Parts: sequence; structure tokens; C-alpha cells
Amino acid sequence: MTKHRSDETVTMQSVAVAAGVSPMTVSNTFRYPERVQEETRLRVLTIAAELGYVPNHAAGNLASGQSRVIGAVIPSIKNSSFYNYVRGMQDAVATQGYQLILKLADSLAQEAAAIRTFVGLRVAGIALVGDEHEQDARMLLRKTGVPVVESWVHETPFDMAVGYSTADATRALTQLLIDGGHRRIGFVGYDGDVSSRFTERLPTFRQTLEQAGLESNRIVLIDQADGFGAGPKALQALCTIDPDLDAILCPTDIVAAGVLFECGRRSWTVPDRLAVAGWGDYEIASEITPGITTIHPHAYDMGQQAMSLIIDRTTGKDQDKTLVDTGFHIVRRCSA
Amino acid sequence: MTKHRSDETVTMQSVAVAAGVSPMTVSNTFRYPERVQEETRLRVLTIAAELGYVPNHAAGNLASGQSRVIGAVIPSIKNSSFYNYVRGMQDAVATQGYQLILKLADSLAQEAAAIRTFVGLRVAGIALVGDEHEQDARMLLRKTGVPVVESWVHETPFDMAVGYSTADATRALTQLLIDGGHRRIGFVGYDGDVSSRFTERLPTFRQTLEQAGLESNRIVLIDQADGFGAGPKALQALCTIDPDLDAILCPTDIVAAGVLFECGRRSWTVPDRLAVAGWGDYEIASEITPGITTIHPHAYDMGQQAMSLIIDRTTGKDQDKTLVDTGFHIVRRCSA
DNA sequence: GCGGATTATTGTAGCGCTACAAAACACAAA
DNA sequence: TTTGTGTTTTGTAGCGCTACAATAATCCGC
Repeated sequence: MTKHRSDETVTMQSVAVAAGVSPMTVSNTFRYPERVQEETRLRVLTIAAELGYVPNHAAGNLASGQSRVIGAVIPSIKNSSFYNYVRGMQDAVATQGYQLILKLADSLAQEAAAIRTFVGLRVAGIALVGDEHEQDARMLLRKTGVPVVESWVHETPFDMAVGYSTADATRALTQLLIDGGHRRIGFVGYDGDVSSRFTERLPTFRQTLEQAGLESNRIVLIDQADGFGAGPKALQALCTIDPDLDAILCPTDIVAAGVLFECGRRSWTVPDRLAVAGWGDYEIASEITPGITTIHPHAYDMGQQAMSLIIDRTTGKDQDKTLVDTGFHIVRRCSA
Repeated sequence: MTKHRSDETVTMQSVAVAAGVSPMTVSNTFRYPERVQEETRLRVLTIAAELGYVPNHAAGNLASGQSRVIGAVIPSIKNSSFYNYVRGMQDAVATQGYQLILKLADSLAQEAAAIRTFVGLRVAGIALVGDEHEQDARMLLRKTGVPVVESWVHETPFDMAVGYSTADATRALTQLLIDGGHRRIGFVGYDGDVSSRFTERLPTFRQTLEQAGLESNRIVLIDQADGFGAGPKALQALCTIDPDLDAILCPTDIVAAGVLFECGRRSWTVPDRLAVAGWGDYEIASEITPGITTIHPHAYDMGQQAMSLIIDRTTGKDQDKTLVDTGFHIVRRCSA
């Protein structure tokens, strides 16, 4: 007894027979169309379409050792922060004939699992967010040598990286509050197992304040999972430290929006009673009243560049490009 | 010259040699651990870990014709609406040893492309959102026979489906507004290429109003891509039809939040001047003031059930289960 | 009309893994 | 010791595709 699958399976072989050519010609039609004469190519494509043939990526991957699928690990889709990033990635791979697949990971352990899956799939490259990864995952990536690009990372990449300087952005935003005449500025950060793109902000915040001769003790750390709800909590905690707090720097626009909601409940005017700064330029930042002053991180660009780095690496050009700075800009709205 | 890849590639063969067993024993260790004696299994696992071996999914897929990867197509990650859905899917597959990969698709064409990719990958099953798909994609799915589950779909599934009754939910929400004493109720819908889970609502809305002896002409259609910004636009348009509008039914909580922002700008009190109802129970619905009265769709459940349907199908049990109703409930907050 | 260069097509030999059946082994009963 | 039963391990033969080299077909100038 043979091991043939259901005879209805459409394989390259069956397309080849139906089109009266060899399997290799079918293969070339899909992978290197220019190698096949137009007439032949059209015939093959027609037959393939009729039969509903879809090349078996697993077999192709196995035979060639190559893949046109890139895997990206995304921390969360809870908020819109990664929307533009993913859109940039999708658009970039689409124009190059690659495919993007996503895995969500809320923790480093989940990220490591996602990386294992992608490695098992033998993807062409892996895009990660941030520069903190499990040791096992790092070793696996090193050993297999898959191209890896980290996003939201600005220096000393594991392999390649694309991002902007969190420190520069923090400094600019803090300075903006100082220049606005605020003196009692509070900082909201995340605690727990959190990416360095958040933890890096606090030292810069402190330093900027101290250089301006201001106190930098108005600091509170909250749980990353809280979303909007973190705003009221953080404001409450900061008011315990200083009831006369006059400005607040939030880790995301979502937290900032939460703070604005709470200001509404307290009948505090923004920015007169309290100036509020966010981060990320989420959609809500421009829609809420007052609009949130925030950091716009060029996430779409980041996604595009991340994919370009991987694709250029696999196609052999720009082997040495390893770090791309996509910059940021401050969006000045009414909240600060 | 042979076609061997870099000799550093860790294959099942190399693990087998290092562990002093046959390749099949290594294979069994990973796929059917209970078939291998504990001592042998441990030795193989240790060696595999040392070598950093990750089974080549492509090869396994090719040889067995089976896959433990399930593909899901998500319309968008712009808002949090699919967060719980994806979380439910992830949690469900994790406990069964499967893997979930995602593709984003903002249009039917992109969905079709995503389906092609998944079919090319020979995934174990495909999860889609909604019941509208390109004809080519439908044919491809039929021909290949992959298990397909549609979510947010309540009847006549393509293959399997999990969802809740949009009509029931619309009726309940509309009735709530009527019972609240509102008589001049407006409806905001989406126009253009939009899933039936939105378009189905309008007829039910109309019917419910007419049964209560009310006018049902306060209707406006907006662009789905607008997000928060759609709220102000829709309110503006409805006020042109009826300046004394006293309630509004929004397609999502995002639009409802946009309406609330606009009410704030106009100094309209909610719900006295205008009652606002949303849909989806997004995070913002509970955090904004006033809280948004909305439909909670049990998305987490939906995700879990969707994966269960696929996994049960591939493992051969519950072949006949084809439609799961996960229900909904109304979350009553202050906005209506 | 013919060598030589170019273009188009085709066998061959695996890629790394698994289904299946056969074989080896362990151990209790006869 | 032999037989039978159950458990553990191992060859064999592909899965569907592609790299590579070889062959076949076509074209050009002289």
C-alpha cells in the first residue's frame, strides 16, 4: 500500500501533466516567471487556476531552504499603538512578494514561544518589539542565524534594529512642560516586567528636571495592563505626593486619556490646572477634548524599515545596514 | 556536489546520532512522548535542548500532511474590538498544543490573499471574521477542504461558525432606548464594503421602532475607517435631519465615544439631552464619563469556541457541531 | 547552411520528517 | 526452555517541491 494522499490533492505534478510540461516548468512559472516563455507560462497559470492549485509552501521551503514568510511578534493588540507599525510591515512585504504573519505575546515567555514557532516554520526573518528577550530565545536565534530585527530599539541591537531615541523624546517632552511654565511635574511609569522602551524614560525625566533645577520626586509606577483605568489611579497616587501637581507625563496616550477623564470628573481645567502629556499619538489623542500633546513615533515607517532590513538581508544587499533611526516628533495639542 | 545545507543545521538525524537512537525515536519523542520509554525520552530531550534543535515544521507538515498551526484572519487591530477574540483563540490553542498565527486584512481582497497564504502553509484550520468572502477564496476553501470557522456569524455558516444574533442585540438595545422614554432615536451605520454584522442592524432597528409606533427616518451612514472622528460627523448629520434628536445608536463604542466628546464640546448633557448607545464593550466604554451603555459580545468565548471547533474537527470528534451561539448581554451604564 | 551563442525546458537527487509495518526486546505462563 | 503477549525501537518509502546540471530548441551572423 502506498502512502499517497487523497488523489484529489492538486500538486505541482498534476498541474504539469494537465499542462503538458514538466514539473520544473510549473515551478519556474511561479518562482521565476521570466525564465518561462510567455505562452507556456500563461498555459500553466490557466491550468493551475482551473485546478485551484496553491503551491505547498512546506514542500518548497523544505526543498529550497528559503521562505517568503516573515514572522512578527507583537506585544498586544489591546490598543492601537501597533496598528501603524503592523500596517507599515504589511505594506512593505506586499510590494516585495513576501508574506507577513503575526503572533501576539504579552510576556517574554510568550515571545519566546512565538519565536520557537517561527523558527519551526523556518521563516525568512523575525521582527520583535523591544530589546529584552529570554536567554533561550536569544540562543536559539543566534544558533539558527535567522535575520532578526528589533523595533522601538535605538542602540546595540541583537542583530538589526529600527527605532528612535526614547531618551531624546523624553527630554524634548519634559522640556516642553518646563518651558510651559510648569514646575511640579509628575511622571507615570510602568512597573513589573516591562520593556526598556518604557523604563529608559524615568532617568532622562529626572535628569531633565534636575538640570532645570526642579524636584523630580513626583513619580508613580502603575500596572501596564490597566489601560484607561491607570489614569485615575496614577493621578490619585501623584496627588498624594503633591496635591499641587501641575503637569503629568504619561506612558501612553491611553493613560493620558484616563487622566483627562478623571480631570473631567474633578472639574479640573486642562492645561491650566494640570497639563497632560501622552506618548504614541494614538487616535484618541487627536479626538478627545482637549487634544493630547504627545510623541509621534513614526510607527508606520518603523514597520516598513523593519521589513526592508530583513528582506535586504535575505536577498544579499545592504548586508551591513543594521540600525535605522526613524526619529519622532512632538505633536503639540491643547493638553500641554 | 551534494545539495547538503550548511553542516551546522541541526536535524532530527543529528539529534538521533548524538542520542544513539534512530530518527524515528526522536520523532516519537516529540509527537507521541508516551510511545517512548521515559529514560530514552529524557535523553533525547536533553540532547535536543543542548543542540538547540527545533523540529522543522515544513518537513513534518509535508511528511504527515498534518499541521498544528491554525491561521486566523483579523479585519483590523486598529481598535480593541478583536483583542478579547484573539486572546480567547490564543488561550484555547495553547492548551491543545496548537499554534495560532494571524494575518490582518482590511478588505475582502486582502482576506482572500491571507487565505491563500494560509492554504499555502497547509494550516490545520482557518478562522475568519464575518460571512462575506471573495468567491475565489470560497472556492479555494471548498476545494482544499480545510476546516473553516466564521466568527461573529450566527447562521448559515460556510463551514462552521460561532457568534451571536446581531438582530436580537439590536432589538434589545433599541428597545432599551424606547423604554427609557426616548422617541427621536437616530441610527449610525457604516456604508461601503462592510460586513453583514453591521448591515444587518438597520432593518432590525427600523422594525423595532415601527413596532413601537415611532419614526425610523433618523439614519446616517458613515465611513468605517473614521474611528472616533466619525462621532462628531454622524451627530452633525443626524442633527440636520432632526435638531431635537434625543438618542443615538452607534455602530461601535469608538463612535459612541466620539459622540460623547462632541457632546462635551456642545455642552450637551448625556443622557438627558442625548442618550448614547454603543456596541462592543470596548475598554473606553467603561472608562469614559459617562460610561457607555453597550452590547458585550463575549468575544473571548467566541475565540475559544472557534478554535475548539477547528481542533475538534481535525481530531475527529464532534464532526457535526457546526454552529455555536455565544450570546451577548447588554451592559447598562450612564450614557443611556 | 552552419558553428556558436542564447533561451527554454527537463531529469535527477535530495530537503527533513513521518506512516506503517516489521523487528527486537522484556517478561510471564506453560 | 518455549511460547505468547505486550512494549519499545527501527527500516523503508515517500510527502511536494526546488537546485543544479544537462539537454533541447531557437536565433544570429556570415
